[in-house]
Amino acid sequence: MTAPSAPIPDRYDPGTVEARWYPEWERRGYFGADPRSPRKPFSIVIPPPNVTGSLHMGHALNNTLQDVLIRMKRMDGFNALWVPGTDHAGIATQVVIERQLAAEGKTKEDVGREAFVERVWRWKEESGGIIIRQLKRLGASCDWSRERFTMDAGLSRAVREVFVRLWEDGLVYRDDYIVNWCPRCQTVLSDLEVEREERDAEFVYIKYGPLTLGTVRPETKLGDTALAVHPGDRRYAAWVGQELDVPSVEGTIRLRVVADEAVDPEFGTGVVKVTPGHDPVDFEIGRRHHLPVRTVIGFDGRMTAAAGKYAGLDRFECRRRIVEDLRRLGLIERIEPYRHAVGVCYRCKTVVEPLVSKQWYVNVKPLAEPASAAVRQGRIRIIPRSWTRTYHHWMDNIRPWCISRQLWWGHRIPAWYCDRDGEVYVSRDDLTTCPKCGGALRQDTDVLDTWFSSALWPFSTLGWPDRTADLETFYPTSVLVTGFDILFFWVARMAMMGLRFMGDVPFRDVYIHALVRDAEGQKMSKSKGNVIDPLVMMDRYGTDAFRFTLVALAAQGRDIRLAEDRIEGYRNFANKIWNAARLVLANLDGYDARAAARAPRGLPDRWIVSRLAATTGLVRAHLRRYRFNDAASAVYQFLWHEFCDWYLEMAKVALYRADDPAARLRTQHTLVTVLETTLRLLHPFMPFITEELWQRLPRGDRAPASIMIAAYPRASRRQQDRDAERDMAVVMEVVTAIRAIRGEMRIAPGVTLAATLRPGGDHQALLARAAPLVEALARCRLTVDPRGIRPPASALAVVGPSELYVELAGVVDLEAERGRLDKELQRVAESIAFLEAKLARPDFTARAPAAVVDRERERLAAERARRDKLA
RNA sequence: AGGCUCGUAGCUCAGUGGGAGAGCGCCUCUCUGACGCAGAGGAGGUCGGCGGUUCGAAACCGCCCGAGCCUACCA
Repeated sequence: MTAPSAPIPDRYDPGTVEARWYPEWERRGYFGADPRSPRKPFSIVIPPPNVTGSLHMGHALNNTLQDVLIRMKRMDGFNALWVPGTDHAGIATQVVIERQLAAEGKTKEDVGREAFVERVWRWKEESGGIIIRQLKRLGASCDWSRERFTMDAGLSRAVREVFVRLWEDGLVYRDDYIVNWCPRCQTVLSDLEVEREERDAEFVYIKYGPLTLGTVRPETKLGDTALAVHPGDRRYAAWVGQELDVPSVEGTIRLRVVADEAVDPEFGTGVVKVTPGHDPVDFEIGRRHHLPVRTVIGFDGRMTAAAGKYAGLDRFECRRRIVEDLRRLGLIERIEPYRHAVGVCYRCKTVVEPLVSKQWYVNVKPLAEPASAAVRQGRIRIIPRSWTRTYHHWMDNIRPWCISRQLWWGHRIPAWYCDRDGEVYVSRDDLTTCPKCGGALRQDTDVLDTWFSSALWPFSTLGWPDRTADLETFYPTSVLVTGFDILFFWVARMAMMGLRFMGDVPFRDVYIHALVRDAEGQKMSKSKGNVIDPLVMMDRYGTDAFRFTLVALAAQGRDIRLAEDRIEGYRNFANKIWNAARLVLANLDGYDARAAARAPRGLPDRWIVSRLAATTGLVRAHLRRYRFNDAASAVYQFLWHEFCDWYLEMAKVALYRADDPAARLRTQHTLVTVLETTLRLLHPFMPFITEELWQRLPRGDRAPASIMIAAYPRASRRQQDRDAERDMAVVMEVVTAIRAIRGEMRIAPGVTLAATLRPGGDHQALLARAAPLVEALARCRLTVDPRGIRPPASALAVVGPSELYVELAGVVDLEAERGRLDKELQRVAESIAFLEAKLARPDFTARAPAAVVDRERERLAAERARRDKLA
């Protein structure tokens, strides 16, 4: 692509630039990685967004951070791979298609399983790629040739392989267990899929024969098979082991009293009714005491035949009826209002019903131990560290993972049942006839939890179970970038599966980023209507500004409150860069890189090169530590407040004066090289504008064709120039002093001031040389004179050992100058008092490090000198 | 109940042991030949409170107050 030669507009227009470059990068294959490359690998797998998803702020932040890392590493010479893909998202996707069917007046049962699944696939092919296009809009430099989907043939094979091996090792099993059942979604939910919600309820105290107990679920009374008390509870010790005849809503029932640690004697009356069929705790108590399970609520949320005259009633309706009936029978002692957390389905918020049913489980305990150890031993680093505690806490208390789901969309469980001999066969290949008796087999109708396939993502996407070159090169991946909300769902399980099946951790670093909230700190949600749409922001301010905002706000361990004016601020930053480049490009006539490199460098040149080297070092150091916000602000600060505010202003002096062609040439050279380097430094954060401007700058013949594949800047020690930084500090201080006088005396910017500088110490040569710079930047005529005396009507400023007099006669009256000097004197006096007091304390001089004491002594001396001059 | 995070300028937030910072907003000035999406200058803070450690604390420790999040089987 040739550099556009059209005149450059004075405002940066992101739209056209972004539309031009992304397809071009993709076309040239810059995103692709080669497993045979000799370069050091650096790999990231994307947290796969749901196929049904549309880009939200969480995605935007997550993928921007990954793109910053991958672009930086790619430029830095690594064999960088970013694997993209999407997740089939079981329930979420199935719901989308069910809604479509509902609109046609059909249910999934009407069309049948096969046709339904086919329809989901069709939908996926047609409209499942929205989020992928949106990621491209964000500039994500993923290797799209490696795009994966969790239900791809390859990944499905990996899922089966893992399932079968875990089965063979006895870690996958079926069990009758109490599960979280959503009566609306008609499926089991894992513990992680159950959310807690505070709800108001009634705490009903019911008489159970001679005992009384409180419950919030009177309807489960019909499923009671025992009463329980704490083993140490003296009040009830006599009853333990006895059988009680308890009058109830349907005659008298007989209940045993058991003693169990799970009962809290302090709560309620200290007596619990035990309903193993409808409560997880009761289920455990039941197992310990061999109590029968009685199921009185069905999968549809209605009372079963076992509920007798209540059969067919909705569970909540039944609750009301039972309370009525109990009251009529005089069995209710009292009712108290009670607020407590109930479990609800994470998708539809229906109250979850604990039910006993046969489900598939993974015994994750043996997998959790190595995964826990990997973090403890530092083979996986979690950043920020504070999350390791949470990780371990969960791992240490991990419970069996229920992996079967009663859905149609997902990886079907590879288990077959023979009705004739009652056997279960788990197999890598589809089975049709029983290997033993030759009878017909039917496959389990359930599918696997979506997170089962996600857990394999880091190696399944690279070709496992085959031993591929990709796996060899890119596993373990370098870093995983994700939000804390899926630390357990996903990160922990990947750690377990990776260690189990690859024998190594799936990633070396886990960077956990914050949640993006609105400006008020509220979680963004559709129902609250406070959602900021990333696509709208990108349209309005440009992708680069949007990305930079996210990065600049991404401080570790803290949620991001996103306010739109912040994005606007970085839009202005993009425009600033654009215009800085325009200035440079407009002044390159006669530029000859080779000749320019030989011209002697002036102070501003040495200074800005030194500052750039320092900035480069900072950005690299911050990125290495995942301090994204610090890295961003380092470039921002340099580019705007050092390069634009100071260097460009100084460059104009050399650029616009015809009397020193060598200086002009040299300045052109510094402008070009510093800007070019800074663009490379900034590219991972703002990929589009940097490419566009970089293409317009003059480059050598051997330069790469794109900034994307140019080298990431390195800080060289040779470029650091302490003398230049120190000298420039003096010049800047003089300029600032004159400007401050102008501002505080309210002298119009257009007035040229007359100033005299009496240099002290070693300032004379420096200031004599820098006088033209000062004159230009501070709009004054400057006389540097070692024997200069302060004119009668003048403002005084002290710069280190030097004195500065700005003549005010005829410009302004001197009243204000007195005030200004008084203020300055007062500040100096306070400073001296502070330092004197500090240095007078023997404990300080004796115990503080010598360097600190010396520094304070120097400060004091400097302040005293300043005071003497001012006085 | 346990765990975690946060409380710094009007707002959003940096700042993990040596005299309080940035961006936005606010005030004054500027139609200076890159940029008004700009430039120059300025006002504004007992760093939530109380103790402690230290020569020295916004930072480290304890308690309290306030905000939020995560985990959890008090029915």
